[in-house]
Amino acid sequence: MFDVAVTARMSLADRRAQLIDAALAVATADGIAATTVRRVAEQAGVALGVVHYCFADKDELFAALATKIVDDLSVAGTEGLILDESAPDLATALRSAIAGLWASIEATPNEQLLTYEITTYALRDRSLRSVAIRQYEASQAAAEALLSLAASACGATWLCPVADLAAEALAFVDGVTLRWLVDGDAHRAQVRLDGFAGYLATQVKPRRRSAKKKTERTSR
Amino acid sequence: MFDVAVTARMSLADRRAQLIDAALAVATADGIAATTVRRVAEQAGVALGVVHYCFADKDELFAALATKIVDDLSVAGTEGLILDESAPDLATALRSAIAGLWASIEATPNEQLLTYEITTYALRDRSLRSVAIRQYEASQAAAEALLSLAASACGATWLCPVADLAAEALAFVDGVTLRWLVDGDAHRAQVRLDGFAGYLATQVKPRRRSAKKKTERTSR
DNA sequence: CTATGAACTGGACGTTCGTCCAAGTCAATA
DNA sequence: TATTGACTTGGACGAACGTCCAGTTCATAG
Repeated sequence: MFDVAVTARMSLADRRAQLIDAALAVATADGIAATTVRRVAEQAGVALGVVHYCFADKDELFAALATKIVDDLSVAGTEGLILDESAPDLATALRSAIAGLWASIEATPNEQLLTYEITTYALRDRSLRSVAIRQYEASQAAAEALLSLAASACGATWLCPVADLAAEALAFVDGVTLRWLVDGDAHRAQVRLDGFAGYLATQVKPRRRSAKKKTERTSR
Repeated sequence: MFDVAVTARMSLADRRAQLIDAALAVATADGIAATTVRRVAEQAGVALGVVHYCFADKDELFAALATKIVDDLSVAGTEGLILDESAPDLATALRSAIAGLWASIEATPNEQLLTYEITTYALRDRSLRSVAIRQYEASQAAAEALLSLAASACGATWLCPVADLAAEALAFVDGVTLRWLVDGDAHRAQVRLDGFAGYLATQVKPRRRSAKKKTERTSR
């Protein structure tokens, strides 16, 4: 969990990192509202004063926490979105990629909930708005990279800008995840995402450049 | 704003309604975290004790607030989703319906944000989980009703269960709305919703029952 | 008109919050 | 080794919170 020693006396930077990890643990378990300075200190096993020695404000701690979450999300987005290069066609490749994405989502419901909490929290606090924007930009970039890679691996090109498709995919995943958190029906969520992958596969011009005729395959 | 008189001495039921309205006003303006008992009392122009005279707990007030929000949302969903019966085809009808929905969303960003806050709040509080579920059930029912009506008005039938399409539409609208709250780009949100309406229109078997062949139109 | 009880008032209580600080501790430097 | 400064401690502070209650007001039933 911690890549720094939990013993006493550590550098400011290390202590900061530990406190952010502690804040993340508390926020993931019980939500942002329950993430108080005292609980963070308790979780980290340090005195209360240490937190304000490392962070000027609670706001500064929260900003660091939000940044950490966004960074982790960005890493998970670029590492987690694995593309099966040996897939027979684009639809299959997209389906397996989205299935992998969903697996990582389904395994961490509390983290997903925390992400929505951070977003709404940032939207209420003007000084944190940039964090929320960075969150979406990182996800957007990861999604675009995956879609571009998937298409080129199958020798196809997208019919409309990848940015649009990526944004649509992100919105859909966001909505499906939130609903899953409410109703707890993982199977339905999986089916919906799979269906969307099928839809995405229809938004491509396969192989060689042909005439401007529309494509004809629709799934589902 | 208030359909009850703001004068002193009102019945318990009326006072409850007024306090819920006041809580809604505070929560909409400054978020759930800022919605304290004192601010609600101040907003309603009553003494602090009145709130606990009308509600046993703050939890009870919040439960009533959440229920009110869900009910309002349900009403907006069934009244706001107007279908243009004179539309030439299904795609046009769906586009205008979703455009109308978006208009009501764009006009009330704070209310939308509050909806997400209520959802995450309810997900952290087990006793409010049923409220979140009701919220989605109401939206689901409204979306299903619209889709069924739209198809039958155009003499067409959906290729897959309306429940699935409605759920997909809700997830997409949810995701697009949340992203719009972050980046503030209403135009892009509108374009994405319009594109989704086009996609929906491809999920239909037009007019008469034909052979089991797939449909061929794709938009965008 | 009187009495009754629902509606309301103002203030108090204990808790928890974020913030702050004077003093203590220890590793590194001179 | 002596000293300096970064790091830590435990407790204190005021503010805001949810909760509670004894007393007051007032419409209404008898």
